[in-house]
Amino acid sequence: MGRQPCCDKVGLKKGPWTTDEDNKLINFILTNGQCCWRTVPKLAGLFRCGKSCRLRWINYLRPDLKRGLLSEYEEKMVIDLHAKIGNRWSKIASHLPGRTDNEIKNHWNTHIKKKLKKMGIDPVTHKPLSNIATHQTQDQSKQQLYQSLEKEQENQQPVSVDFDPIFEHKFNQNKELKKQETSIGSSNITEAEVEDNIITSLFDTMDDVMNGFCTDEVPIIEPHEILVPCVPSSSSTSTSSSNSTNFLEKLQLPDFEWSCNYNSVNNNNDANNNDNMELWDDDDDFIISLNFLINGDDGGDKKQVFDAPHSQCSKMAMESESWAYGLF
DNA sequence: AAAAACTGCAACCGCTCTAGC
DNA sequence: GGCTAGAGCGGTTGCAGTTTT
Repeated sequence: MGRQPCCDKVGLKKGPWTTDEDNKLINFILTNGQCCWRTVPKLAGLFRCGKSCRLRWINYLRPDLKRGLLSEYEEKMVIDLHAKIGNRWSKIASHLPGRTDNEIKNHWNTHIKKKLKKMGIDPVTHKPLSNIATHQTQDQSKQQLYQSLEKEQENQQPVSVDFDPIFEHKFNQNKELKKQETSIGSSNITEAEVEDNIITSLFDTMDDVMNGFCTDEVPIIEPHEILVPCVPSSSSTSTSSSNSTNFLEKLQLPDFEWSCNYNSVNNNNDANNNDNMELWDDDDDFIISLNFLINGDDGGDKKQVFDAPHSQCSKMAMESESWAYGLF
């Protein structure tokens, strides 16, 4: 009865992934989609635990990931969400497109935590460290946090736009609204739902403010990095973690048959410039688009540089849900 | 120049929740 | 309803790269 164990752990490889393993995993998932993770390593020819494959894909190989440091606004978003919901990294990550829970968690532990401590704010309670016992309100400490952050930003970046008053104001408005709705409305609404609504509102606010993605977003597949050699090379033993930013240069996808209908994609890009989701409506669109990114317009010159503006690059930051469930 | 200390991030571990048997 | 595995999540570790001594 029951199911088979996830993996027998005997003879399974651990540690950093090689580019060869990455290629196998990407190749497998792009051709077969995300099915049962337990079967992925076996079918993909990997000596890894399915769990490990899943993590590698979600945290690193997914094409919709943004790379690079979190922007100031993403950082503020993380701080604010953390103040509301604590260490629920996946929840926080779900409101930051292209960011993974692991990435946010790491960023929190390595950067934000220190920053907050430096400012005299307890990263756990979000209250001033020296004044925890007092009755200072959370709003006051938050205000202090934002002021400190802004001050720091001013020092680092002379040109910055201050969105906080709008951000905070709208957030508080939404919070009040949700409170009222909850108290006036039925008692069927759970605390989690209210929390979700608040967070969603917060994200809407963020969206309003930023009008899309932040400007420093960097897609994992940078167009100029996409080079698909036709000749198979010997398997690399270098770890992907050390030279990971360029691993796609070595990526081979020998099993693909790329269609070359890039023009339609290009038109699609223009037509739906403000709609990231529609671009990836179905498998064909995705494959075509990936083909475009990799092969360029004629499909022949595989080293053609795709010199796309950032707005087009952001198309790569497609809805994560569509990747996870919808596309395949 | 070499060693030590520090930093940041990818990956692993172990737990919980959910769903199949 | 109980047992088990899959999936997901948060905490922790290990290691490569960087900075300091």
